[in-house]
Amino acid sequence: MQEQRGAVIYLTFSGDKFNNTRNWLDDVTLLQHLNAELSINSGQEFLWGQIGDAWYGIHGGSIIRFKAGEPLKLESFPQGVSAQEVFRLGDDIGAIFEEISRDSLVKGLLGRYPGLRLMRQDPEQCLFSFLCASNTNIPMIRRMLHSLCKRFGSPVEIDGHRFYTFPSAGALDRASEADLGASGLGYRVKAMKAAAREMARGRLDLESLKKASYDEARARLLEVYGVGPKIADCVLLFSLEKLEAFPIDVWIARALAGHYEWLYGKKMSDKLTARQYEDLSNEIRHYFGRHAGYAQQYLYYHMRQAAGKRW
DNA sequence: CGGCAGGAGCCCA
DNA sequence: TGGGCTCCTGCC
Repeated sequence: MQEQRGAVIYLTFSGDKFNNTRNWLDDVTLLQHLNAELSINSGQEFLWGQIGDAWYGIHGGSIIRFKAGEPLKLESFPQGVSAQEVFRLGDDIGAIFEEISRDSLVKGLLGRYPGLRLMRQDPEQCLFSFLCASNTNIPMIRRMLHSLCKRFGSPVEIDGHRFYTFPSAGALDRASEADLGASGLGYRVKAMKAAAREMARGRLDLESLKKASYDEARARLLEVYGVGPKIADCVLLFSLEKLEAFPIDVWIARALAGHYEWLYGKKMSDKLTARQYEDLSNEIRHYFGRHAGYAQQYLYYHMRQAAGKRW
């Protein structure tokens, strides 16, 4: 079960406000505000934000709310999404941390960012989100996704605020390429349409991939136009219960180059070839074990913090 | 002010 | 293996 110390629970949140690129909260503000020990990893969850004393997230067809001082209480509109599900309260975090404490670096990061956690995302939303994430940055990804929600999602009124659910695959499939492009997707429109079409027509059933092995589920995702190894690993880790997945983006590549050169090889650059990605991925998953994805989150978060990134 | 690099990558020639 | 793709931000 999730660790608790009195009223304190350790969770992960993306670190910014809804529709507001200014006044980003830092970790300290979050700690005070939620009365919980939190760390931000805005690179896994793009659509969480704070208004007043509550945090709101877009989770597929629901808007979810988490209020300060009520760490275990998560409400969803419409109902159906639980704290247990979203915050991964079923993970044996102590055992997982023990497993991934393979070296002093990761062991140190576990103590340094004690609130950092994986969250469980809606699979379709997760895939669409990371299809928007290629060759861009987090504020831009958020802008695209919020725009898609507003154009193709359904409005939900909560606490006097209007939110929009994440669009269904059907809604995105029915949208014209021009309409999708108006959300700032650029060349990504083609991949979004391709994925939406496969899901809407029942040829790609992400839910069923939860029961498949990591290799099987990954192979299926890679068949989708626009999905490469990095996006596949993100979807597997964040939404399909494959905690051994270890997405390697430029930040993780830098972390591996700087701290695991014996794995990484001195000749590699930030940009990995397909072959290098597969080799590295296999080795690092073997190294950290079946919950390697947790180690990945700590390394990613740390690299971003060290670079002074706030989102 | 303009120009350029870079950002949770991937496809294609 | 290299080039291109959209578009915005930060920096010089």
